[in-house]
Parts: sequence; structure tokens; C-alpha cells
Amino acid sequence: MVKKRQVRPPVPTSWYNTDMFYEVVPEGRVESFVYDFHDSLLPGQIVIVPVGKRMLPGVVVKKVAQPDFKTKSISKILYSKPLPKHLLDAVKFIHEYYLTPSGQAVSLILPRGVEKKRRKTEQMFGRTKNNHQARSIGEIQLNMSQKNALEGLQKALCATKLLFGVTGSGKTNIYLRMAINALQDHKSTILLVPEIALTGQLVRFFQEVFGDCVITLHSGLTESERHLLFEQILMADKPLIIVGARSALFAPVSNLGLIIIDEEHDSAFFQDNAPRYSAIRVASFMAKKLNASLILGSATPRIEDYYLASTQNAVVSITKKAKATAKKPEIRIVDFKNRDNFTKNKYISSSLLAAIAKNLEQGRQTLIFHNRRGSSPLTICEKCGEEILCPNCFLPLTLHADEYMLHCHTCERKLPVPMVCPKCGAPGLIHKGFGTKLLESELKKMFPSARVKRFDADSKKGEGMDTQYLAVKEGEVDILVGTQTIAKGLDLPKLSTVGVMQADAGLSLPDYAAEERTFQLLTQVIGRVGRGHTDKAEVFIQTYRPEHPVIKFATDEDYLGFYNYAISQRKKSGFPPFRFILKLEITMKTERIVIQKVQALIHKLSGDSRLIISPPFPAFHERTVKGYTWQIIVRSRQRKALIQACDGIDKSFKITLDPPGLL
DNA sequence: AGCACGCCGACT
DNA sequence: GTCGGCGTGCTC
Repeated sequence: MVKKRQVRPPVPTSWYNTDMFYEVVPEGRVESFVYDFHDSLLPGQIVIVPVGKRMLPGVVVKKVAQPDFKTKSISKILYSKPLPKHLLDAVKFIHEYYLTPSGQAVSLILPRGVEKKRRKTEQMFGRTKNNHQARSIGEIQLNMSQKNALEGLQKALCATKLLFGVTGSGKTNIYLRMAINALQDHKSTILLVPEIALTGQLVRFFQEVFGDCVITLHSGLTESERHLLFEQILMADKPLIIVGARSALFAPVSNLGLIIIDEEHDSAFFQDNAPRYSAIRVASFMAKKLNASLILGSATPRIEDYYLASTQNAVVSITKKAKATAKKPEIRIVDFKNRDNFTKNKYISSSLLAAIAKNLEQGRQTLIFHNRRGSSPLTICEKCGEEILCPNCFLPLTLHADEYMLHCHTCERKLPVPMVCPKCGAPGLIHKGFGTKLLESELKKMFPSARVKRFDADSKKGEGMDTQYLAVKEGEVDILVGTQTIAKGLDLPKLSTVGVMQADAGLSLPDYAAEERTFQLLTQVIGRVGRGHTDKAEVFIQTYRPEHPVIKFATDEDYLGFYNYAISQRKKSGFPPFRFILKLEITMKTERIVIQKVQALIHKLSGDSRLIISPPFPAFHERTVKGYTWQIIVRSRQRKALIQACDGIDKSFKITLDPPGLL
């Protein structure tokens, strides 16, 4: 049977038709479409439109002339009040800057399920009302160096400013002061923090000072709560202070005057799944457009951000520690190659073990940092050397001894440990290397009376740092073992010793940003002690490469030294901030087709003298069950040249502009 | 993204 | 012959 395509009756175009036409960007993967409506609409209004067979929420962009094709009608207006203009501008910016389809960019500014009706709960209103003002605005007193820094920020001419200050220098007070100034100016403030759960103190300060002007957007909110807060922000007729993670940048505040990004170096400010964007880059765009200020705060700013700010004369430093009692920790570097340092344990140096023992005696805490989950990251056959790989990702599997299972840390698949080598059939598979679970069990064995607790992505629900923080702070744990999760933001008064198990672990990755990440991580871990609580603060850095400059700069707490070293390397090798980067990636069933595609692309790109094109190479995770992945890195001084290079390339390539790393 | 269409291989 | 694999292209 011949199926008839559904044909709509022709639109009457007689004199009584008063329809108007609007460009609408529906949420999702598409570009903008034109719809008709019988009434006038404003740009930024949220509507429901039919797209194919589905009804999708979307945003009105502008009024347009009647197109030469038939249009469907906007079926519903969700809010009479349009979104603030700066968000529409941001959508356009993201679309053009990252070559993101507008529909995807629109999904950033609409809450999930905008089309749904929500029940308003008592709880919600209770939450915002209970925040009575506990401190008066006058109580925010700045010390001399904070005052100078504030003045410096106010004097800087460009919109984006970098507040460079060590932990404990009192950046919070400066943020508060600036937000107060904005509020007195009837302007709203957005404060972005990497992980709201770990920033309790900062958030609490803001709530104490600003009471119910503060809206906190934390990860614990349900879809419905988020939606209701979105409405509350959209409809608000007074300036607000929004505190939240990356996505809070798109809160629909009107009259935005100030954006603060605290710990701006944190990778949480990059969204790495579509629609990819850098909150810093987008915030900087918004600030410029709105004639507002963007303050980036960090003790270890990203190389690019420091460079950019310094060329604009917009770096403001605070060096003095706010607390007089705070002092530098004693740092000991332990050479992993010298086995004499490891007489009592294979992985934990004798000197660190002695420090742990002493801490246990004196009721102090020790933090053991190791950026590797599980027990052992490698399982090989003792006889033939065959490595056991994930059947999905073709990457080494990590032993988790407590479950006696092998985990793939890329696809999270779990497999039983084979009894014999799958290749040669010999028994006796051995596990090499060490992760946090192994450290945990070793420490429990060596210090049976100590309370050892591990914190990483494998921590069970309710056992993570987010819920255990208070207990840990009170001293209910003697030895903390963990990954990144315990490197950031923790303020533990009883902590006196930090041990870094393998400081060079991230240094040899094939990525121009690998050294920077290592420096930041080490600096953060070292920063867990010496915060002025204990009379003693010591750090043990175990490493195979004690002479490596990155480890030197980190242990010397010398950011500027590291910056100068890194920036000269970036300049020499032509990486950001001196060149923009475009990553092109393709996955195909066979290696032959990938290479073919990749070579065709190289051919297409060559000839543009503005581009530096890398030879194609297999991606870091070269092979999955989907096929083989290869990539091409294109660099240029002109971002425009990269944008142009993307024009008309094979649709099967994944385009990534400004990747934060190359892996 | 969905969802339809459409063009080839495996089965009742 | 039909069922269904997923490659391709469209959505105002």
C-alpha cells in the first residue's frame, strides 16, 4: 500500500489572517525553525512547538517575515516573561564559538522538564524563608591586603579579572564585599563553585550575609525543585545572589552585574559532554556584553587564564595569609627508586609510616593521597605476559580485591577474575601496581587499632566525603585514604600529615596540560595541611622523579615559577594560549576505513597556511567495541581559521574546539 | 536526538 | 515471500 505523506491543509492567506512569524529554537539537536502565532511574542519567551511528531519546549529568538514555506503554529506559551537577553546572547555565542547546534545550546538555559506542571511544596518555601540574616553587611571587615586587592579589582579596566591568592588569604571576604556592592547597585551576582557539596562554608557565609536573596543551586535538587527555583529566579523583581555549580551560570537572573568563579582552575568548569563549553569563556562573554565584572579566583590559575589576565593588566594578587598562625608545611621528598626508603612496606615509605604512628599516638589525622582507585591496576599472566583487557574497551582491568572482581574504569564493567590465563591457559595470574583499596588494606594491617577510611568513587552511598565530612572533621577517622575527592577543599583541623603516594603519576600522559594538572593537584593536596590548626604540618611526597621541575615548583609552593616554566613551554611548542586547538575525532569499524577517512580530511585541510595540522594518530583510548578511534589535532593562531576549517567536513567526525586536554 | 524511509541479508 | 538490520536524512 502506498502511504500518503501527511499533508496539512493550506494556510489561509486571506485578509483576516493576522498571524505573526517567529524564529524559535526548540530544545534538542536542531537549529531554529519558523512558526506562526496569533499574538505578538517577545524574544526570550519560552514556548512549546511541534517538531516532527514531538512537542518540544523552545525559545523565541525573534520576529521574522512570513517565510515561503508552510509553518506550524506555536502551541503554547509557558511564561509571559521572557528570559533575560544575556542568556539569548549566550546561546548564540555558544552556537558560533563551539559550533554547537543552537538547540543544544538552548537546553543549557531551560530547566529539565520546563513543560511539566509542578506542585509547589511547603518545604521549598520553608527552605528559603528560614535563612534569616545572621550577620549584618557591616560585619564584613577587610584587612589591609584584602582592601588593596578589592581596590585593584575595581580599578582594572577590562571585564574579566583574576584574583590570585593562596588558600586562606580571605578571597571569600572580597567576594562578599563585591556582591554587597553589586546589590547596593541593584545588580544580581552569580557565584560559581566547583562542587557545591564541598563549599559549605562559602555558601553559608553568603546565606548569613544575604539571607533570602541567596538562591543555592546544588546537585541534590530534584528536577521539580530546580524548575521551581528557575521560576522563582525568572520572576524575581529584586536583585539576587545565585550560588551554584557550572550550570548556575545560566540562571535566568535579570540585571546581572557580577560573576565570580571560585577555584577557577577546576576542571568542573568545563562541560565535556555536549553541549561542551567552558563556563569561564561563556561567563567572560556575558560579562563583556553586560558591562559587568567577572572575577576568577584561584591559588593556581589555569595557565591560559593567568596569561590572558596578565596581558590585560588584570591580575590582582593577595599574598598574605589571613590567619597569622598558618605556616608552611615541612615537605619531604621520598625517592621511590631508592628501595631503602621502603623497608617496612612496598608502597608506603618508612618515614611516612613513622609519622602515621606518631599521629595516632597524638590523636592527629593523616591523609594518604593516591589518584588510582581499586586494588591493582594491572592483571597479567606470569607465564606468557598476557595482559587481561576489558572486552569492551581493550584497556587494562583493575582488580578490586574486596569483591574479587576485575573492573574496567572506563566503561565500569565488572568481570570475575579468570582462574587461568585466557591465552596460554597457565594458572597464576598476578596483579601489579597499587590503588587506594590496596593502600587501605595495607594500612589496616599495619595499624590494626587505627580507624582507616577510604574515599573515592567506589565509596558506598552514605560513605562518601559529602556525608562523612563532619565526622571526619571531628576526628572520627585517623587515616584517610583517597583519590581526587580528598584533594579538594577539605578543611580538617586535626590533620597534620599528608602523604602523596606517587606524585609523578600524571606527568607522562601525552597531553600538553598534563604537567599543569599535576601541579594543581599536588598544590591542592599539600594545601590540606598548614592551615593554621595544628602546630605541626608535614607532607611526604613519594615520586620516581624527585628532580622533575613540576614537583619542585609544587613542593616549593611556587606558582609563579611554575607559570613561567609552563608558559615558555607552551610558547615553544605552540599550544594554548599561543595557539587555539581543534580536535577532530572519528570512530569506525575497521582501522583501514578510519585511516582512509582521516587521510582524506588531512588532504582537505592542507593548503590553509594558517593551520598547523598534526599527523593523524590513534586516540588515547584507541579501541572500543564500537571500533577504532583516531584523531587529528589542528592548531592555529586564529580561532576563525579553525572554525572555517570545520566547514563542510565529513559528518562522522566529532569536532571539539578548545579541548581542555588532548586525551 | 528521535523517527521515518529504504535497501539488503536470514528466516517461515 | 516477509521480518528486521541500521545507514541516511529530516524535522519549520
